[in-house]
Amino acid sequence: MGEHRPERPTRRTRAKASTPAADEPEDGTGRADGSGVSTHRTGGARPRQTGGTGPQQAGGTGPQPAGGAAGAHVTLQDVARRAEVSLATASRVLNGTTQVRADLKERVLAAASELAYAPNAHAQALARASSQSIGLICHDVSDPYFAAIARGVTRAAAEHGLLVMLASTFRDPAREVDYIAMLRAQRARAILLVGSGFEDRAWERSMGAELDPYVRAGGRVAVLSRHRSLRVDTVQPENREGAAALARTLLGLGHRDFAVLTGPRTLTTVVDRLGGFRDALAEAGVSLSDDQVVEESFTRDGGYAAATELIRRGLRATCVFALTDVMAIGALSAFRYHGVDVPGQVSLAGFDDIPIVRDLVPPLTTVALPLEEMGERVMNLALRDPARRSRVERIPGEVVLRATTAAPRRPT
Amino acid sequence: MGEHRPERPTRRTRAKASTPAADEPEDGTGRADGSGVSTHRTGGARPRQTGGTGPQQAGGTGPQPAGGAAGAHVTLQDVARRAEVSLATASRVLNGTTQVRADLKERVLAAASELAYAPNAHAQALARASSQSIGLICHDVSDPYFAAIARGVTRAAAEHGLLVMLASTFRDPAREVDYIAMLRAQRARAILLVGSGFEDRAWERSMGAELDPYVRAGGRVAVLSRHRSLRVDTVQPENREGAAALARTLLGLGHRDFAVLTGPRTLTTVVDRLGGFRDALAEAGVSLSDDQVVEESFTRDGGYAAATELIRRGLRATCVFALTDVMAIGALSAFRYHGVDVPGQVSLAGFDDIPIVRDLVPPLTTVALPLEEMGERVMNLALRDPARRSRVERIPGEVVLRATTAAPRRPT
DNA sequence: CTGAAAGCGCTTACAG
DNA sequence: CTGAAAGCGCTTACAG
Repeated sequence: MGEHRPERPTRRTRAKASTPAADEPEDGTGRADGSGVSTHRTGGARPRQTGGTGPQQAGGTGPQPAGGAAGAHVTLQDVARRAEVSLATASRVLNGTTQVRADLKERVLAAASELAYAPNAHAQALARASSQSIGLICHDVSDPYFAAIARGVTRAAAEHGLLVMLASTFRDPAREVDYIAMLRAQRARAILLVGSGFEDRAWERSMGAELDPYVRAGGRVAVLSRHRSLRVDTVQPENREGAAALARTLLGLGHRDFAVLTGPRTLTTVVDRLGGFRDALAEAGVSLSDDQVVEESFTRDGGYAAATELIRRGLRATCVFALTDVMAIGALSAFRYHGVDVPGQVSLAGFDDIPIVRDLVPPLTTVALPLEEMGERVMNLALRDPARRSRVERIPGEVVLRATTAAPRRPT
Repeated sequence: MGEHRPERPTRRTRAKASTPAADEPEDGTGRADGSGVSTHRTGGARPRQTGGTGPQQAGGTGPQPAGGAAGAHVTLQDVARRAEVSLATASRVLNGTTQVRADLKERVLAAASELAYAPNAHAQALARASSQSIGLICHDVSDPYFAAIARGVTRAAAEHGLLVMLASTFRDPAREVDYIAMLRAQRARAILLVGSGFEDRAWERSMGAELDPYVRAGGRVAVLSRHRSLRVDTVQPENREGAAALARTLLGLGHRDFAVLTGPRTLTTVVDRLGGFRDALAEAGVSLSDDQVVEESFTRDGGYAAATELIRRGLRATCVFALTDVMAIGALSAFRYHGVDVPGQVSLAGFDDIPIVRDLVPPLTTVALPLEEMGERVMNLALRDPARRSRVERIPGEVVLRATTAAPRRPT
């Protein structure tokens, strides 16, 4: 310990010239100071320019922290050498694939620990032709809806020893395609597409161009909330039925005049929830006039803006349905800001039942979806035997009446 | 197209025996049905058992979707062959590293597109000795605090073309160590540790055992909200100062009797915020009695439970400080449930300014932190020139007075 | 500008 | 049970 590790030699000569095991630190864990990370570039030590493009060497003449050059990873070869066994044997004990003589096993384990060996996952992925990670693509992790689902996904992934690569598209279709390409390059074991897709031919085609070869090569894809055009394992919340059930409940409360705060109609979820709601109203002979449907972005601010616009147009409805809880949160604040009492003057309902809506004042009426569980399900669906035919798991929504809804003041 | 691709041969013979270029589909994108993903296992086609451990071949005699065997990724070699150039040339045009004759370049590009080639990121990482991903470790993605930070991180990572591998520890120290090991194996370009660390010797040692060799080998680590024991690039919210400023503001409102709702004292953030608050009170000659400090988990439910416990003990304070907004949300609901008016009977303040607190009723007084920006900063810090000495970016918190705080009824 | 070949760090038949 | 060696799919000096 405390020895300089030589500058990483060029690739050609590396294997032969690398530091003999004897120069390695004696113990990767039992360091005297016990303080955790102590390796730190010393103050004034500017890296020496080595010329060319080779790796730089940390210079300096003062007290030198252990390890000098950057990029010098311990390899299996190093471990094998120190344990005085073959590469194959070292690999075997570390993977527990075959029985290995007890003493050799012990030596390998000791060497690995002493050198603080960490296998190179890329090399393993290459040799095994399979990786330990999955990809999760959603619109925005910071949206409580996706955050809850992501929680379920990461939890399920952890149980399988998988790492999740997270991508937020910020609702940009092009970015989604890019991410799929990256995940494909990573040879992710599975790609999870979470959230509404876009109703767009060109986009569907580019998606297919990426996804198609991916599944053909053995990749698994599973989606959540996205049924059109993708014949893959699916977790499908019953948006249409949920919205319809909500409509009937609201009708039952006595409402006849409705307004809807919606997101972009290019999103399948919008189409389904709006359609289900409208159809259920129609069955009761109630129609939804177009100027009572306000379209904004699928965000809290979108909900705020939509509610404000609704007020501007003249709030004729006694009940407002925001297509997502997140929009409903914005709407509730807008109503409050404009002095519109909820549920005194208007009732308000959302969809999703994200955790926070219980803490709103008043607590929000909504259609509850088991978000975290849905996340676990997509993950598990993607990990099923690929030979089995694709499956759609339908998740029913449950109408939860809370305090933002009440009977209308004077039922029409 | 529509041709069977042969079962993937065993590794030994693969290179020579693989399908000649002529058998490849003509175009990866211009598929007739235009429907996106169409590759899908046909209904009744059970995979034939091929015996041994080799890859399975999708059997079936009916109409067969394009692509048969799983695991058959298109390689650079396939592209080179189809373009009738060398491997090296194909690599060069795809990477744009060197000038390549226009016609060859064109052929390579065409071949790559026709075969829907996706480079194997693992092979690239191995050959280049660098990967395209970073690791993000936090306590819980679904917590709005971490969700906001994660948003900043993923956004900044995207700008650098990096993928982020997300891990939630659910506040389990052991899990954190495990994730670092995995990220190290992935040769993540950087590891971001977000959120309070644990005040635990043994844990610090295991962390060091993983992190140490990682940075020694050139890995970058940056942390957010975690100063003890880690001498690495740091984004440090001024918890102590923020809490102190909040205390002074509250004092200025006339409060003299305080209570604090806190998380586990093993978290550094707890120590700092509680300490800063208490010290500022002390400077004003106000002391915080131990039975007015309630410890619970750092969650919404923890806040609810802590507030409830406070009420049970006899709510003597006129002002309650919840160490995080998330706890404050729970506390607010508990107060409401128990008929304690906020701010009429007690004032309540939080810390962090997560987006939702603006929509609470009443809106929460808190110490604002630029969460998303903090996420961007850790990411960028981790990407700096590794030769430069480590840096600590201090993020001041700003006291934001909203409606949960007021002057006490009868100032003592 | 282009190609043959070595090397990245593993795993795993194959042959003792 | 163990080791030598091929192969995974790339990149990149090196030598035309």
